Amino acid sequence: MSPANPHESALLEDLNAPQREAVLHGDGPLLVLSGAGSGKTRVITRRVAYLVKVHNVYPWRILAVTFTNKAAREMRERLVQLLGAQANELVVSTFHSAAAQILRREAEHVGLTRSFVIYDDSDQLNVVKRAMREAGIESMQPREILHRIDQEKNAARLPEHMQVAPGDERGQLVRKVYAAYQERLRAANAVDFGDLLLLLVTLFRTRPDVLENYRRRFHHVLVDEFQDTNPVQYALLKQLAPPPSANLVVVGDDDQSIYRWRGADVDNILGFPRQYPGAKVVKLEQNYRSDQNILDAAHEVIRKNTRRMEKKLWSERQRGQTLNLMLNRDERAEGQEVARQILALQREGFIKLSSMAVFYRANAQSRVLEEALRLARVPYTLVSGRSFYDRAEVRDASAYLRLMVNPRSDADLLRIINIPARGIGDTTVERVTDFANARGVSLYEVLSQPEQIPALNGAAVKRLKGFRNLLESLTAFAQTNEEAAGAVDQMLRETKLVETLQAEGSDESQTRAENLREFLGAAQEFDLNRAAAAVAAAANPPSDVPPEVDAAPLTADVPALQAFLEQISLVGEADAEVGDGRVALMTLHAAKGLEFDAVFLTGMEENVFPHSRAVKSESTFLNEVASADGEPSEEMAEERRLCYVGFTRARKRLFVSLAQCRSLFGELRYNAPSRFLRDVPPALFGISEQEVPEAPRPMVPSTQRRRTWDEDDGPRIDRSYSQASSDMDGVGGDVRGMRVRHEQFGVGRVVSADGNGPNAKVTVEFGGGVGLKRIIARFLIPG
DNA sequence: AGATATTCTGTTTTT
DNA sequence: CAGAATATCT
Repeated sequence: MSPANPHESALLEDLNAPQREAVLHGDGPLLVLSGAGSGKTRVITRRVAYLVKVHNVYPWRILAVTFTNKAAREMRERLVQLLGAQANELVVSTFHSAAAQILRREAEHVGLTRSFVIYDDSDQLNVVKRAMREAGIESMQPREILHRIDQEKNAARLPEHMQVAPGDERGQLVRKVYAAYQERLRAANAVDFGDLLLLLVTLFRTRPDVLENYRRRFHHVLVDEFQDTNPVQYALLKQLAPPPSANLVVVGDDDQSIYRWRGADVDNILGFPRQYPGAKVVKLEQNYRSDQNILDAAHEVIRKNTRRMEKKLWSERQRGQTLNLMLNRDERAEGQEVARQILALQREGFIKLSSMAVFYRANAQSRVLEEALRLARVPYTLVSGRSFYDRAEVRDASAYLRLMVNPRSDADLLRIINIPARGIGDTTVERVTDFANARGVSLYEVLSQPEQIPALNGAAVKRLKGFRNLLESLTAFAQTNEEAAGAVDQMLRETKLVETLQAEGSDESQTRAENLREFLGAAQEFDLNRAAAAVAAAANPPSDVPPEVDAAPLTADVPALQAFLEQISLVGEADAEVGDGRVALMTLHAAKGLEFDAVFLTGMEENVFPHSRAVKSESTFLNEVASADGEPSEEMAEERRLCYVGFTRARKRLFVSLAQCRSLFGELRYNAPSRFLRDVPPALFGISEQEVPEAPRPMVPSTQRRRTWDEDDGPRIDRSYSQASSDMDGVGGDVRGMRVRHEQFGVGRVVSADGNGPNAKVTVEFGGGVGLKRIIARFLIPG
């Protein structure tokens, strides 16, 4: 390769040999196996820049997909740095966004219109429930059915492709609901997340001519975090970049596959060389991120997984400080201690708040941490993705907007038919839906002539007409207005959503009204960004486009309101100003792909992390498979990978924290230290073998055992966390038949008890004509 | 109809 | 414990 091009050396100079090899790779498939912190995103972005600047590949020929919005955003930013304005012509997005954009262009081919809306999880659940009700199915949980429908979609199977054994009645039910569910979505001109991919794959399969248009355009496809692709996504990739020889570059790390529950299949990356024979394989094994102690700890955790691609991560970095183990009394103490350590690190002066992060397994854990940080005046940002758009009032507003674009969306209509309250109650709604179902038309359509609906009184008909008029007016407005903010503003005016909330007068309703104003603000900001992007695109039109290729931006010609709604559905809120002098708080899943000087990994307890579900699956797995060599269940293996991801985010300092007891789901739980802690040699924490925390043993009278996660051997009295003296401390043993006293009801006998601890609900048979009462345990006195 | 109280339930991760 | 579903009251 001659250094004829001045860009070449600049793009390559700070890369190591394998990184360079990946960037320089010519045509054909390439698999980059890259360990944590080995610079994989750098390789992808450099390669894109190299293709454009050195090989003169037109940017509009490049499609780069990632898994999460954050990753896509970051990749785009880096590419803007490398390529400047040219970066705008690239398609850099998540699988779902890219699929949504293509699907919108081709909507007519799949029985949708261009204004289709995207249903999220709770919309999906509502549709499942309605489909079940109509089919008269009550024997299964809607959640379970939805879960199985999602799995089918992840596996690229439509209802007719489902494989159900003849005797599998539940499977039959799922298929039946799935089919009805799909029909409802199509009738509502709506898709769910899974459809975005599945419908596109189906379209490409049935219409090779349509697929051909995209193949002609995208000559280079690059995929980050390939270990997290599920079968539909892989199918889509194979269509766009068919084996054996397409220019498909996939980058990933099997040890960081953490989306199995969403259908991700590690075999995609493990088997890539078989799917694309002749693919070049490059391994990135030098870690540039973490000090050796951190790397060692991470390695000790991950090496227990059996099915891995062998990689030897090494580093030239120093050993660094030891890891810190923080043992706390409970989750509140944990929060305080984290806050204290953060402030201490900041005071030392080497680490800024913006390069510190606190991780946890589940979102619910963030509240206590937030409280502690707030109290200690540590500025923080909650990196939660989409909490804003999940608020009830914002969802209501979005539902109205979606109806403005697509009035057939029954799920949205049902959501807001009586918001704000307009006297359309459950009975009326039921009659309207029954009528619409019988006719097989949308609710909106039925509302044009509500007098035809049987059993409705005059008042109800009138209110329905008023509601329909409101929707008509809004829909008409949406057709003439070209800005998202204009539509939001008009909608808020006509629906009086804000006014109604303000009139309520409570603090909470004020906050909600405020959120709606913020929603308007988000729309205004969206319009501004969009205008700026349009100017930039006009200044840099795709160049040298052959006549048979459509190189327009995928989002061209999408009306503003629709684009805004799509952003809400798929992207959520833009990242809050992370890094702006604030500590970042996030789940372990959200942490993937990021790095920080100091990381606090909290809740390192069995049943918290690893999550109780995985612990449970482990025991059933061991029972069923009787795997004597202790091979971990897939679920547990994934928790382990998650832990690996968490550890390897840290550059210099890794604080691992646990609590001896923690309120979980309203009960005090004593969890053993996480098994992942035991995998880390104590020396890495700078402690001796004896100092490794043991399973806590709360003081328990007599022979009672500690209550663990899933054992339930009947109610017991437990005096172990006794604070007050004479009150019954709570249920922890067999209390049936026990004599108790209540201030008001007098003396009685315990019939049964629910739960344990001081808040258990105890059913007591009182004397003196009082009879059975349900009492909270702490209001009872023994004897 | 609608507001409010009560019971029940299911507790992860995200596009 | 919190959100959903359900019961009860106005």
